[in-house]
Amino acid sequence: MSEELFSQRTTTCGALTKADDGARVVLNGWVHRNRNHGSVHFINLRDRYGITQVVVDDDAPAELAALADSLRLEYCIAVTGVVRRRPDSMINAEMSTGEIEVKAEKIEILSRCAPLPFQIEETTQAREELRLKYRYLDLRSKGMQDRMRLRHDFILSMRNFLASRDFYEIETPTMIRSTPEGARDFLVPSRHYPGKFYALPQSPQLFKQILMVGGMDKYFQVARCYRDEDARGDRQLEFTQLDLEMSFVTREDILALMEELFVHVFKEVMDYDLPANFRRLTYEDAMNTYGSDKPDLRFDLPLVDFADIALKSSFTTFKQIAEAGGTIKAIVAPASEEVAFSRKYITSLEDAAKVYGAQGLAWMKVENGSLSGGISKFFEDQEEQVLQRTQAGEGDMILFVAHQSWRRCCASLSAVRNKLGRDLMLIKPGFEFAWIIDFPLFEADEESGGWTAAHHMFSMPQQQYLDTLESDPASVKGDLYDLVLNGYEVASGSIRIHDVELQKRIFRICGIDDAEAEERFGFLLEAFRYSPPPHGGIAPGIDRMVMVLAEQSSIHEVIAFPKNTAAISPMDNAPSEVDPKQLEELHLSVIYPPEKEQE
RNA sequence: GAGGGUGUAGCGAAGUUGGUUAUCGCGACGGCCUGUCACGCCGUAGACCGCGGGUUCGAGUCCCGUCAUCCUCGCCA
Repeated sequence: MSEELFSQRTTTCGALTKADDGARVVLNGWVHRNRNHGSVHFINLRDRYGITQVVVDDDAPAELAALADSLRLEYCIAVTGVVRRRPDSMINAEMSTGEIEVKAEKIEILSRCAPLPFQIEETTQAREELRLKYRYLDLRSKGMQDRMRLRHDFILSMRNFLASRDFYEIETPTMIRSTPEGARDFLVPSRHYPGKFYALPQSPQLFKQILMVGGMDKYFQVARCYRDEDARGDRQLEFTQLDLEMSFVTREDILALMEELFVHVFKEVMDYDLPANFRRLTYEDAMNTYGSDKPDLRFDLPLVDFADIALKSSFTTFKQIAEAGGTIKAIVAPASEEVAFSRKYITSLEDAAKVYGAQGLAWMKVENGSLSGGISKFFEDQEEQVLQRTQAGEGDMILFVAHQSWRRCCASLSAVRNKLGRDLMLIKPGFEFAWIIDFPLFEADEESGGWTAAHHMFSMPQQQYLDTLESDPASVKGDLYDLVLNGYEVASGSIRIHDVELQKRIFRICGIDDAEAEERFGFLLEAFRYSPPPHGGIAPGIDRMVMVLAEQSSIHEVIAFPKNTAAISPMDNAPSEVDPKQLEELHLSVIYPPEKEQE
């Protein structure tokens, strides 16, 4: 019935301008608003491109007027009519199409709409649960439409840039051998081979390295990755990365390429000028100065070391921790008009610190040029030194965390730093990128007492540590790099190992003997026997980056069909039970946990 | 595995030290309206206050349990 209408479709609701005055058009869209003034109707017709006002004039046939009256919100309709300029007094400067309107000659209802579970507005008010259940309605909102467009533009811009640099986009399989990299694998049972499973990739890591062996010296892929771990606001169990790998490169080549890429993309997509080179911090400096390996550099507020001063003070709590080799750091909260440093506020900062293991948050203030309150009385003899070290000024507050663990001390104060940044309105608008480099290659595994790869087992140790890998794993730094944006880790990469023997050494340090390495990663080791090129790569997280660009705090806002934090998709109700026949074919039977027994 | 927040009409919220009829805005439905554009005006319907139990003369409000959801720790490059 509507083929004729579709075939003569000439425009979209956002495209009309005064230049179209007099044109006969067909507009397809959804009824966004319907204002009935008795014998004149105004219908705001909406599609992906915008909104156009359709008018049913008082001279319209009764039939058309009645039809207009019967339209309900979100009906999908086709309007045939003539574009006309609005009289000057009726121009709506707020609308991109506000200079024109379409005088309707014919309206066809293409489909009706059931009662809406929530209203479709620029920013949907409904709680997320509902938005996800009726995602198709939520996607009609301007906010979601804008974010989907931003995501598209962002990915397209990256693709175009990389294509212009001779990269091939190559797909790698999503059903692979299980080679857990740290996270839990999602498994897919094999029908043909009872007891065997495919795994969904946590990243295309091994395949992209093998592509390098295959001579595909510049590869990228917009890759879906899967990790069966608990979700967070910036973490989903499936997510999308721009996976990238290059042969014959050093770290500098990768960093330079990424800087060029994002300078290009931010200009093209956001019209935002990034610096040609991003700031660099070593992991150790980032931790020591900001307490985090993903610091938000839109504000400064550095941490300072305090253990040496604490040792000389009369504050036994600090002295004991310092003497035992623990870490004591301080941060200065600058005097602010936003927040009074009340007991209550200090407690809220302390709560933020305690989440990351701090036992408490000590404090003192600078009043009339000297230290007062909190633990200041223990530092009477060190006053000058404290002021000098912290650079605290009049009205500022100095906050301290002491902890046996350097990491926990850093992490706790980082939480305080981030809260201060927000509360004291210190965060500058814009985008602050930074590279975090020189990560440790190994970290102690508390469970086994051995070592585990801090990043993954395929990263190259830095040259100067090659002789001391086994004797001193703790101090080995890798050719590893993270890209940080506004406090989020948005990319991570490394130069890879391409030498079988070196790779085996790393495996051994991580507790994987040669036999197990052969069993699990034999195909990689085999590939490395055939003249592998030196190579390295990186993988920017697309969801997180678009989230930051869209000024959102949850990646749900930039994913068309996200799962919730309980790993459920409220729209299609995944995961679901399956037909027993399916299980039978897959040679599976389900053992339910005792308290959740099914019928 | 753990901690915290939230749950009141279709949606978003208010609801005081426990008190009689649970408010408000939007939406829906009906009516009026010739220029609106978040149109306006008049009217109507719509709530097992997440669910279960308890305390009480009386519970949306207090207690216990439970479910859902969000945030976070652990976990996750």
